[in-house]
Amino acid sequence: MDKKLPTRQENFSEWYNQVVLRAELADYAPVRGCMVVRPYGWTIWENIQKALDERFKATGHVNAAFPLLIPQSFMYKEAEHVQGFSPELAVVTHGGGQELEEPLVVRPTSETIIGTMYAKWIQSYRDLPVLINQWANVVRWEMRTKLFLRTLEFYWQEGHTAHATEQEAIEETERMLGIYAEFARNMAAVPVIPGQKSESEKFAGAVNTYSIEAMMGDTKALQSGTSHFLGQNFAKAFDIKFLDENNQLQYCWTTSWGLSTRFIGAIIMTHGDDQGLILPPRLAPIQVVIVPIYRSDEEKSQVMEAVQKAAEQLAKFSIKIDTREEVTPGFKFNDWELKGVPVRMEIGPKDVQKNSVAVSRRDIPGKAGKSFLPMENLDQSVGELLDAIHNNMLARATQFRDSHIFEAKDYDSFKQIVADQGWAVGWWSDDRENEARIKEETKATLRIYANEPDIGEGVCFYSGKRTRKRAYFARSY
RNA sequence: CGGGGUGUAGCGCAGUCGGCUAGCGCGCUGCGUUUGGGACGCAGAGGUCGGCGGUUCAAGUCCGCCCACCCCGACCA
Repeated sequence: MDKKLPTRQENFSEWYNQVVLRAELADYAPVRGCMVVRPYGWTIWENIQKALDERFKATGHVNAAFPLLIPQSFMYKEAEHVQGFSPELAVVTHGGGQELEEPLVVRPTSETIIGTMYAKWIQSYRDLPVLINQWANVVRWEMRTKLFLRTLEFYWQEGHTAHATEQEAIEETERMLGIYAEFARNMAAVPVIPGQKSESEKFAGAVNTYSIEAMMGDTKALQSGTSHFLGQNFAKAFDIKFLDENNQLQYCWTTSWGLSTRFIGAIIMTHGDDQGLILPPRLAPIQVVIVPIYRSDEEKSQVMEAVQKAAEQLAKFSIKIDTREEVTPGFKFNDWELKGVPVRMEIGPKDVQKNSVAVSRRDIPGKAGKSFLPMENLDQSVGELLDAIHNNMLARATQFRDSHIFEAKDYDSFKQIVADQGWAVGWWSDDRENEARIKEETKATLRIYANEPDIGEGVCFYSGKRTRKRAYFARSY
């Protein structure tokens, strides 16, 4: 195998595949389109879970688990839902050696089964709101797959809530979108733009879909988390009703929202460089790797003593001491860079003498990112360094994104932008057929409507009509 | 599902006109020397050549069928 990765410039897609495989985040499974998430990748997911879960709990949500198998008929109860999902369902027709009376689908998402249960559990306005989340795997039979970004099976969380009023449900939808955006920025250093999806891009069965959109290193967009206002569509289809204060029978208002292992793909493609991964410090499985440097046995014992002292000080961080004897320090440097560890700490005889350690930050390669920290208060200085890395990664990704978004004045400039410059934003008269035509002609899709404060009025870049709406368009994953 | 590509050791590949014991690099195991940016030497282990069938004295190599995976398109978190 080649020592070097393909560069992002020459082949971004191949760079991505190689990084995922070589950094041991995931591997191809024996079944087409399925992946094995390896321990290093799964630890990132666990850290994502932890960060999101505490945010969900802090906003009143609780976790539960609903079954993997859903009666096929459930999928048909909501007209749009079945239309959207039926092409990608995996269906179980046999069980225990016998053909089933009714086939079961492997959940592609859980609105239908959770709706069925909510109908059973909700009687009164006193039962509301119901705020349940589940961490689960789902299956969608996709044509074309790519590790983390689109696999037949993936892992996610799906929140499902039921409310007494429309307003409350809309607020919930927006609250969770906000949590995703905050999480993306503050934990993953991934700057995202939250906004509303167009009619043709929304979730099958939703009234409105919102998403957080992130720009990848090749300027393509990635929908990185979604939040749906479902109105009363599922309440009506599944008979989720309650008696209000006036003894009137009413349908609930429901929402659902999800973020998946796809987000790991967002982290990879937002931050990575030609050396490999660059992991955001707050989600990295290993925040600091310590590489001891020595020649003789005497040096080794001195160095290892200092390594232990440093490790004790850094107990509150996730650290790894690379004690491998069979590879050289130089090899280790490259290895941990590929794996994206935010801080590398070298401790050698010179450092022991000076009572300090040498640190290199992954976000700034080479000499520029190297410095020496005294042993005293090492925990504090490393903490500050990790924060500085996070801030730099976020700033850099934001700067990259903002310098690749351009105003589309007319269709010619639009085509130019989405072909090779990045995202286009512009006045948009919101015509479904025009949107389809643009997708056909340029491969760019309407990502979200712009969510700007004072929008005013302008001329649609495509139709020339006057409009109050603005929208982002981009090629996407 | 359409187009393209690839299946030979764990990984990446070579294998000429069908011919003798199927090779190379990386990785792996053991020993020794090394170690502050991808170390080196010596000795080893490791193969139903994707599968099935056919042609032939002889098939990794030729023919047919099948399977799998990857890449590019139509669908999608």
